[in-house]
Amino acid sequence: MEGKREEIRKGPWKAEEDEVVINHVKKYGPRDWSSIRSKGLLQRTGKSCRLRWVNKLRPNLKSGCKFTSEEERVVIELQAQFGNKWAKIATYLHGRTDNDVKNFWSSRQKRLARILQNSSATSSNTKSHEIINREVAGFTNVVPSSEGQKKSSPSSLSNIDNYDEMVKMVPLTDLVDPNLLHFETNQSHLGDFNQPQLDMTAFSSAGSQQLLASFEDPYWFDVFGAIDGDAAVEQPFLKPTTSCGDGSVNPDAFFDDFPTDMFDQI
DNA sequence: AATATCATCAACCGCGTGGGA
DNA sequence: GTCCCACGCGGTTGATGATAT
Repeated sequence: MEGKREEIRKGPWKAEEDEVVINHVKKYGPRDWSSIRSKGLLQRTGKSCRLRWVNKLRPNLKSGCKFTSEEERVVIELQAQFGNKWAKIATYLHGRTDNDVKNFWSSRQKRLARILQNSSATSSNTKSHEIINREVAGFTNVVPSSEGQKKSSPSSLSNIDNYDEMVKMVPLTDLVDPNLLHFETNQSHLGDFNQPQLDMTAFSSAGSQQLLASFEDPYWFDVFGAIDGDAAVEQPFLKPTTSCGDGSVNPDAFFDDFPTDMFDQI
C-alpha cells in the first residue's frame, strides 16, 4: 500500500490548532473545511475541523454551563415534538450545540433509567406501586394547558410541590401532548436561515418567555450570516463564554428535590 | 487513602443528503 | 443518470473528573 501517507491527527485539540481553525473561519467563513487539510494547515480532517468549530470555537457558546431548568424544559418539550432531532432542538437554545443537547439528554436518560431500575429492584410494595402508576398515568394525561400550566396540575400530585420539576421528571416523551406545540418555519430576516417559529403559548412560564426572548440577541443568528464574501467576521472569537449565572436553578438538583422514597414507589 | 462507580463532555464514526461535474 | 465530494446529523465511545464506598 501507500507507505508514506500524511497522517490524520485525532484526539484532543491544541490551542494552535484551534487558532488555525479560527483564522480559517475569519478568512473564508465556516465552510471549505477540507481545504484546511489540503492546504497543509492542519492534519485534521475537514469533518473534524467543522465539529471543533461548531462545538467549541463558535462565538457565544455556553460551554461548561449546566443546562438551566428552563433550557431543560425546552429540550424536553421539543424532544417530545421532534424526537431526537438534536440539531433542530439546539436552534432553540441560545449558545447550545446539538452535541450539548444530545449529551444532556443521554445523561438524563441514563440517570432516569438507573433511578427507575433501582426503585423497581427494591420495591415490594405493589399497592403503592399501583397508586404511583395511576398517578403518573393521570399526570401524563393532564397535559399542561396552553394557559396556566400549573393550574392544571392534578390534585393527585398535590404532594409534589414543584410542577415544573415533575414535568422534567418521569414521563419523558409521553409528557407533552404533541398537539400542544405547533411549529412552522418562516423566512428569517437574516437571510436564508429558517428560524423556527414557536407557538409561544407552549412556553407560558415567565422563565420560558425569558429564554425565548434571548433569541433577540443580535449575535444569535448572526454567527454565520455575518460572513459574506470577503467580509471578515467581526466576532469576538474565543471571548469568554456567556455567563451562565442567570440565577436559574441548577437542573441537577431536580431529582434531589423529590422525597427520596418517592422513587421507591415507582 | 485507595478503589470503584458514576456523570459529563469531547471527539470520532457511519450514514444520508445535496450540489456540481 | 451517475459519480464524487463536502457537509451535516445522530449515535457511540473514550477520557476525565467527581463522588461514593
